[in-house]
Amino acid sequence: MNIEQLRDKQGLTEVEFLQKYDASIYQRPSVTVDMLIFTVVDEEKENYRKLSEKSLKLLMVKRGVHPYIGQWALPGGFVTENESIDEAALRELKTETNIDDVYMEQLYTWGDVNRDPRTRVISCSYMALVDCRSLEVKAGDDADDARWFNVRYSVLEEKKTMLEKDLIFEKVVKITLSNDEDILEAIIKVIEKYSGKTARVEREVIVSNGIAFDHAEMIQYAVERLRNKVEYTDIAFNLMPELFTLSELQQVYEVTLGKELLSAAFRRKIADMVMETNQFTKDAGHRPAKLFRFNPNWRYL
Amino acid sequence: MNIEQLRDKQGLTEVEFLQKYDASIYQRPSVTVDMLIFTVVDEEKENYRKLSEKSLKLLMVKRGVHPYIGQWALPGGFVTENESIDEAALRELKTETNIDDVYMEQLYTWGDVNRDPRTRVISCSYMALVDCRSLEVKAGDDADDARWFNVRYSVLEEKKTMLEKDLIFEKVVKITLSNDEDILEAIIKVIEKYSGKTARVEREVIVSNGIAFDHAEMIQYAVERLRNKVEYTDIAFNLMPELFTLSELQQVYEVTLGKELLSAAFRRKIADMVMETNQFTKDAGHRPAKLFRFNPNWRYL
DNA sequence: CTAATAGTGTCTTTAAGACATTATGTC
DNA sequence: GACATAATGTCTTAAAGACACTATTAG
Repeated sequence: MNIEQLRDKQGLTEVEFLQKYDASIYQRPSVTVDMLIFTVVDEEKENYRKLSEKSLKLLMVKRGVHPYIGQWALPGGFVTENESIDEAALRELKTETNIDDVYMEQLYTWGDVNRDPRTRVISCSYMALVDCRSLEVKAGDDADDARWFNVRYSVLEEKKTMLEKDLIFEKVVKITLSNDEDILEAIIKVIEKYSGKTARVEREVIVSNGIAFDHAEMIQYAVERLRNKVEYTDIAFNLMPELFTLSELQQVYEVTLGKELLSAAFRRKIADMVMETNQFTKDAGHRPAKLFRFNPNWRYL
Repeated sequence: MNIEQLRDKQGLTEVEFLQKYDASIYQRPSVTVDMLIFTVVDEEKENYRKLSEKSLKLLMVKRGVHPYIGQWALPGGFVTENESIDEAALRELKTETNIDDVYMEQLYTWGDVNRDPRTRVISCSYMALVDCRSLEVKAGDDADDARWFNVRYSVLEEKKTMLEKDLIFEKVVKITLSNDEDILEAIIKVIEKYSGKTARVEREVIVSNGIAFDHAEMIQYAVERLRNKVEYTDIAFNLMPELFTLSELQQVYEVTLGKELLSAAFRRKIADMVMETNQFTKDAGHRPAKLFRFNPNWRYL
């Protein structure tokens, strides 16, 4: 029997059913996207011979309206009727950074009932990685009050509790966002509970100083995802310019992973992911370094 | 200045603003959860001396209403006003399987504009892993028309295309869901496009035979996530009963990963994740095997 | 020569793949 | 003894950690 002719208990075909369907009878939440836009920039050099240090930055927007007026939030906005969630995320990315050639991935959807005091809002978070050299000098002089914040992420405490049937891991994480004008700080307890077969992760915000909504949790989640992915994939190259030295690449790995790496091992690890050029850095105050580019032939070998 | 006293451009405090906020002015999508409930069960023994083979099963529900009437869909439902998305997922899990002590994790949120012909519906997919021995004999004799389907997942084709600036990976995957009564089949092309810095994954449904909505894509995504997680974490133990032999555990790894493993290497890999008991299997028609249980002290060492 | 970074060599450790070998039960 | 699975041993390969060493520039 033809699918188009199947009838339901009311005797309707699919076409007839859809014509009668009243979408308004259910209470619907609002759906938004929130963007975690990361970049890595060079800090001032201490000394003309030294390499400049790099730091991980996250874009935040100062709220000019209630709720959380005056606090900082992730850039984002509503998913409108005629766009997919991905399209909404791309649109937000474009309006904030004015670039669209960007690495982006969906992270997690946040749906606690009271996460927004206005009304029920479900938010889908996305991570984007941009090369700072392709950014216009937007955030900083802009009506929007978007600013880049230095991201520091540190684990304050780790605890493992074994009860009779339960196993509980607690991790207290401190996130510090800073720039010349503001310092925001969040302390989040991440609780993994294993009781019986149940495994569940809960987050508890202990301090969220100047960070709006549940965005501190989103940042915590995103930094962990970023670290995981930098370790196992090639996403770090999205933070690099076309040409780079291996030391610069290593610095980007170090600042995203939050730990120092040994250069011999690092070079072995990324050897197949880069192609050498015949260009070198100049005027460095020390031995020039060969410039490399990403090897697009490498993908998860 | 006290946060409670901050006023916006209309001169309202946060409390005043929230009292006036009209949530109904934006068009809102419906939000649903869709559950990918996996289990592993023993198939018939070929021969009294042989071990029974295991197979991976997924729970599907036959649709009795439009749209896609008569086709099979993932169990799921609307996220209601007073529950978080996680709570909605747990509720669906409980109604389908009647157990709540289950491993569950959020997978991905699907938000294409026309993914549901009724109205704009955004769906958050969750994966749950259940031990078949803790399941009631629900699906099978139940008004709901829920059934377990055998899951087969095979990669039909892999292609890598290098254009000037673009790199495209295409993978064609065939998913076959089968049980005594039905065979459902989906063929999905997964396209990863890397152009410039942009990396984007698209899925194209080539065949979706008897599978409703975009659920074939959800299944494809979930199987890949399941495989990844089985390889690197301990989630496979959620598919095991309290006591098990190492061969049974290996079978569960093999059936979820879709490949055979060498037992020596497998035993080394999982050695720290299990604790031996002093019990053995009996009447096996061959050498008895020691029974093990999960070692809760092991977590991502 | 010195400061500073670039880049290589190699020994060790660890994990995984391949495959052979031994062990132990039922029929 | 035959069958089937259980369990271990060991050789090889590959990746990663540790750390010492050499190379090259500006000043």
